[in-house]
Amino acid sequence: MPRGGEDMRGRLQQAALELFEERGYDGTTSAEIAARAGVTERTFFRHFADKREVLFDGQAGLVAALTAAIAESPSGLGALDTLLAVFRSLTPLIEANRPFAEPRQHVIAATPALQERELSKHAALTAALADALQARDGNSKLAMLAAQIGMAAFVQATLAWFEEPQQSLRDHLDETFLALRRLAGQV
Amino acid sequence: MPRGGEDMRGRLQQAALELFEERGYDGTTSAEIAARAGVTERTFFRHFADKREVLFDGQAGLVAALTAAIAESPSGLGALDTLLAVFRSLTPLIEANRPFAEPRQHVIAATPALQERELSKHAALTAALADALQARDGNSKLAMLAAQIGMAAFVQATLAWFEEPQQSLRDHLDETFLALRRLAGQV
DNA sequence: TAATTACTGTCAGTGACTGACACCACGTAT
DNA sequence: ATACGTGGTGTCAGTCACTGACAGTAATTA
Repeated sequence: MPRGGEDMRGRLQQAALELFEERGYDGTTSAEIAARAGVTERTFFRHFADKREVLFDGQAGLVAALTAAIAESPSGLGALDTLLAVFRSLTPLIEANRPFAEPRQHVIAATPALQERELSKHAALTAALADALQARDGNSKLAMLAAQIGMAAFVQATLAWFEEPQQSLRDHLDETFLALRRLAGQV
Repeated sequence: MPRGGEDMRGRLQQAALELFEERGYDGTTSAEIAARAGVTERTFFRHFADKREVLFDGQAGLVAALTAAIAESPSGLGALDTLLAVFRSLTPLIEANRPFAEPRQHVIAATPALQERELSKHAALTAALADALQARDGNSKLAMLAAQIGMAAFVQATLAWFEEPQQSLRDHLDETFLALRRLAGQV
């Protein structure tokens, strides 16, 4: 059962984010993060596989939600339409998470090591999407290609939304997918 | 001028690849790599920023060749057509490099840390392609999107070529780009 | 009350990576 | 020919990320 120290992971994440904003990622030791959360370094590494991972932990839920949405979506649509619909359905969740996501994004943008990890997480999510698509459509390579393209558009839309929050993430998504269609359609 | 120990970088890369194949990436220390190349660990880190980087060093030339090819390509074509043409023009170079690239790919496939670095390199290449495209076309976001899609197709084609070398890389590229057009065109 | 479970602390150790300094081979200027 | 600058290297000490092993402790359960 959860220990007296409630929500240790959350506390460590919060401590890490604060310190990264104050001193930068490289200027912060894992021991300092642990200390701010009131535990020892060893405990930090019991909760996170490595120092980078402390900023990448909400992903599991997102992956599950997305793949479930794909599995439940009507199978008549094309792969990209399916992805767009699924991404659109997730926008409320993502927009609600903005207060945490925005400072986090700043830290990542300033830290190459964290950018690497983010790419890795995106790749994992892409693979999960491809699996979900393939479970419906069949063709594995086509599913992977669709997932990669869809993720590229999704990420770009999210970045645009970070820069222009006055426009909804949904609108950014629609715009980006439209651009995508024009690009590949012009052939 | 270059030291008596000729082509130190190359020797270190060769030593690293051999050791990674024998004992795996995690089972190999940077000191061991240096020792096999006949130098000390410190020298290793003077040539490569970190242990991972030893397997990612031919990239600079590839990036330069690709961006130059984009700059020289006729501006009448669409972004994706340009990318396909440029990738096609690079196939001889890539196919000639297969003897080194294949074992390297095996090692990467077996090592998450190296996969992360590879994603990072792909992202850098994508950004360079986007810059080159944007220098011709203008629109920055559109160029980035096109570069990402093109890279996704290129990587997928390369992986397919690793698995089925009897078919030329050029053919794999054509196939993958065709699939790409079908995917996005079906909208 | 005893035993189990889930965490946490402590400690020692490995390995990646860095800064500082000395050395040495070579090319160049005088 | 001698003095000098330069670039690549060895040595050493040190920091920090991360791990394995063992002990302690609180809440849960038998």
